[in-house]
Amino acid sequence: MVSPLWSADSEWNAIAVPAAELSSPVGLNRRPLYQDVAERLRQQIFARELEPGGWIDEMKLCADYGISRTPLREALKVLAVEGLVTMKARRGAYVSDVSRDDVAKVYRLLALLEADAAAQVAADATAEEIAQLKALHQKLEKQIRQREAFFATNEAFHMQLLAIARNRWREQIVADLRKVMKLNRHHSLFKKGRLVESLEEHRALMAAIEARDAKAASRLMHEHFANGLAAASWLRVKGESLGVLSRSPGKARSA
Amino acid sequence: MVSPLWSADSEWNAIAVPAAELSSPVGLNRRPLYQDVAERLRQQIFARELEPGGWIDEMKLCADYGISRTPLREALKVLAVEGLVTMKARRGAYVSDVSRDDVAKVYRLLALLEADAAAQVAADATAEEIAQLKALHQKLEKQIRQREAFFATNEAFHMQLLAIARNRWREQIVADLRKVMKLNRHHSLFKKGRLVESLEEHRALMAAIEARDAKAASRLMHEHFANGLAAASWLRVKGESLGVLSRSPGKARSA
DNA sequence: ATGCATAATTATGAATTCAAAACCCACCGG
DNA sequence: CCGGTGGGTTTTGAATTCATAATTATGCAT
Repeated sequence: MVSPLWSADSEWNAIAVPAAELSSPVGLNRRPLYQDVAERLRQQIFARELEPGGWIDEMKLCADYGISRTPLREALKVLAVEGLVTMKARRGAYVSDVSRDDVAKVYRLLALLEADAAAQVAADATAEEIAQLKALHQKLEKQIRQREAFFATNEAFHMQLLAIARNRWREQIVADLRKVMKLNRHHSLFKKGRLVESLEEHRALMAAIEARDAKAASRLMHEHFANGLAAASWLRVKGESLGVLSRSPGKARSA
Repeated sequence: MVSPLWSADSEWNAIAVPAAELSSPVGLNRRPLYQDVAERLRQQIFARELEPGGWIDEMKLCADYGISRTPLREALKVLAVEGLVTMKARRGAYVSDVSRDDVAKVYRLLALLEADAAAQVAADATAEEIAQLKALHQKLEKQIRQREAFFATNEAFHMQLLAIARNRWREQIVADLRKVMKLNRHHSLFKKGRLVESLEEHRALMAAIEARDAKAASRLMHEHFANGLAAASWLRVKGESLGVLSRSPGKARSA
């Protein structure tokens, strides 16, 4: 994400540029360049086109994007606060590297925050809101075969739940933490069976919410994350450091 | 704050400059200017020298600080991600302002996160770490008369607890949320009696931690925040229940 | 005088330029 | 043979310049 008010991510992924040059619909509606650049950088980082731990070559990226260093550097600073990038004084920016241990810690926070949100939704959401959520869940049920689509809808479900819980700081924090998770390849590499399991957990969660059972919703969400983490532990290496650069967290916004 | 690795806040508040010009010890050790600028901006915002909701005049600040717009604008973008500042496209930066409702929501998150940290500390911290924490608590006991010092030590205690709980994302998030709280003047304006109450709660929390009672530690921290919020409700706007916090699902899990 | 169109001013967004630190590598001395 | 030293290159950090959108002010017509 970027920031609450001026968020409105969108459209980078949608635009298909040859290999360089940022969209310049010219004139109208334009939003600051550094936001587009930040979004594009995120995409490249998640896609591993910029390798974790690797140095980020400003000049090269400027050439690739066809822009000057100013907006690029602004974007890098934004990503640094988000934790996707690490700044080293006088030696530039590096793609953050997230250790396995970090993944566990982030899962813990996600569980905490999302479980709380689930409880709040079960307790306070309107019937309409719950219906919207259910619609997303049902979409998920149908996409069990398509990995990519499943992941996307899964995230949409979680973010929608957060949105309904109405706490923009929590929303922001969770969004940031989820971005950090995407840095770690192991995260999305669950084994085959995990998708089915995950779906079952969603089903149970959805039921608890519909039943207005806040406590159960919270517990089920906690379990959902606990299971996710367990599944992500594809290969349990003990001490493993691997974290060349690891580092920071996210923020919050305001009105 | 800014970012974990290259954090090292410090020293702005300490430097007493006439009215302009940033420190330039020249040459050695320097860290990027925008970080100093970001820190100074935070100070000015917290001190209400820049009023909440107000427009931030880049030119004027550049003149005040004796720098160019580039590092100032970089700093503003950092603060925007942190939530202290809001960017409006093509019309500059504004100091964020935090509604009373926002305060309640942030308290809720702080309660969740810090309660979890407290539980983890009770369960896993070493004797030495707990001793350090206790030292801070005892310092707090002695400072009950000095408001300013009390606030400072109070924050130090909370942050130390977080540090011991060893989850840098949580640390970062809490630090950011606490910064947002500082935007709202009502936060620190508790009434006289609150300090004593707060101290008592700390005492109970400390006891639970020493007793290695994770569940109690979590519960006490939740209550600590619930009470803090209640006290911060200097002026109870109409119906508003704000019982939001009281019924949060008290998670206390450990591993 | 009031309201709208248009010109002048101001501030933002981005590119470019400039200064200085870090890096690289060859060379030199032990 | 190795480590340190010096110069040249690269890259970062920050100031400055340039272009354009937004705001304010001005003038004209009704």
